[in-house]
Amino acid sequence: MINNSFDKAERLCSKILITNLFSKGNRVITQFPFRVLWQFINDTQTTHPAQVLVSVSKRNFPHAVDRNRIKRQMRELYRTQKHLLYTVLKQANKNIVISITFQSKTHLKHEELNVAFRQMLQKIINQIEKAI
RNA sequence: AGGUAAAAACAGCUUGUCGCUUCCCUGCAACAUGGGAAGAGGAAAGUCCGGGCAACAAAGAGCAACAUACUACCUAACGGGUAGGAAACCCAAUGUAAUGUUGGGUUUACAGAAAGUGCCACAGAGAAUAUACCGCCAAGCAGCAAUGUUUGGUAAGGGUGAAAAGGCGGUGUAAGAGACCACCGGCUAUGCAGCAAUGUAUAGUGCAUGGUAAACCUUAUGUGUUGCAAGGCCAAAUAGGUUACGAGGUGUUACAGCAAUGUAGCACAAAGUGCUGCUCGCACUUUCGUAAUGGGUAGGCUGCUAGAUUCCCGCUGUGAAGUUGGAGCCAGAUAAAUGACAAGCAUACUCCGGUAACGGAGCGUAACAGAACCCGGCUUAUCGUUUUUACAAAAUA
RNA sequence: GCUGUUGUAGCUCAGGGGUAGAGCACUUCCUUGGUAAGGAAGAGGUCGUGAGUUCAAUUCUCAUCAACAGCU
Repeated sequence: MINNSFDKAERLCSKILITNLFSKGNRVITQFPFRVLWQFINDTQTTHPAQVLVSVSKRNFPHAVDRNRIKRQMRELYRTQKHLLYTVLKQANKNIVISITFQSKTHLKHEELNVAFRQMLQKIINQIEKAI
């Protein structure tokens, strides 16, 4: 049985972790329309092996309605596919933080997003296995 | 039936799978697990006004500064709204030499230019104590005459300009002129109507007073400053101070004392910081002593959603609005929940058929747009649907 | 969420009611054997957009759009 819930604890909210990720995180993956930045962390107290944040540029989507819709779609994709990432991380006993940025300037259909997200996740898993 | 304007209501629905936030029940070491309920707007937007709430010394005082500006009313308050008045513009009818009058519609940042100061480019003779360029008239001089020239009068005519100092007609005159007269317009006073803005009637006044206050300004009224990132509480590591309470400086006189010093009275206060730009005023510190251990960043809790609240009926009022009674509880997130996907169906749109009603196919939710302390307004954006009111009446049936 | 500033020539900026300028850049000519510098002439402007006040608006007022900055 796959747990598809998406709690508050799985979201990246800590300011310190965010600034640390954007200043020192050097593992970058680009899979259009997504741009991913991630990093290992040493904190072992978290209940989930990964914390994620999603962001959409205000420059590409000036209206809050459009940004909210894209962020909801991205969270939904992560929620339904995160078990692939979790199994790898639990085997290696590592924790990571991830930021996913939406790069396109137009809305995309769900099918395209779904395919692109799966490819992106596979790239992350490959990098993790290589780092281990 | 169809148009325009204004106002009001709505601005997708159903099912399935997987989820998010808050609350309740079960249960627990715990926010586990399971079940249930609720969860996005008319503008949530812009942040343009007003109020609540909070801190700043308890809204400390004056000046300055800023805002508003027909009248009455509504309101917690307002720069908002309602009703009325006035003015401007448009349309129709009617009428004049001209301005007008009546009816309908639209709009208005609509106090004061007769308190003072400033400005009014270019053009034009002259632009605010008016002005004589052309022209008109009179007199003098020159000339045979035409005419020229000098002095004076003149704002009716020409020309310039955004604007030329009431309009038109008559009397009058050398020519002219509100110099005088009728009508119209303006100003002043009084009466009447109205709470008032104002309207209207009568009398007087020849008219002395151009525009600009979204130029300075005057008058009246109002505004303390900062905003929930306000404010309060909990609180690890690290650096080393922090907080509360009490006393208060200098000079001089008197008394006590050998003296140091103590007590009492009188006089005089300095510097810095903060409180609104300035002035005043106030507080604190610049010292000492005593007591206590706390202050504060990441983060968390609170403020935080029961209120100028929502719905219904009745009553009062022309209306904005007010109110008796009854019923109800209705978002509270924080890198920021309220969704994603699939299927189907209203509506809209496109194509085909049809005079039309409508039928079939496609598209697949479709305008503006996402609460962030809370309310009342304003402004701006908006695919459409429905209802009501007002106005106009062409063509078709 | 709250608060403020600025939009003028290709660029950097003046002008704060009377028909828009400066420097650099651009074009042509002169100068030089040639280039630079220098000299002369020229072109280039919805003054962010829309309303209003005024005889007249880049300037004053209101609305709106865009860019930038600060509070955390």
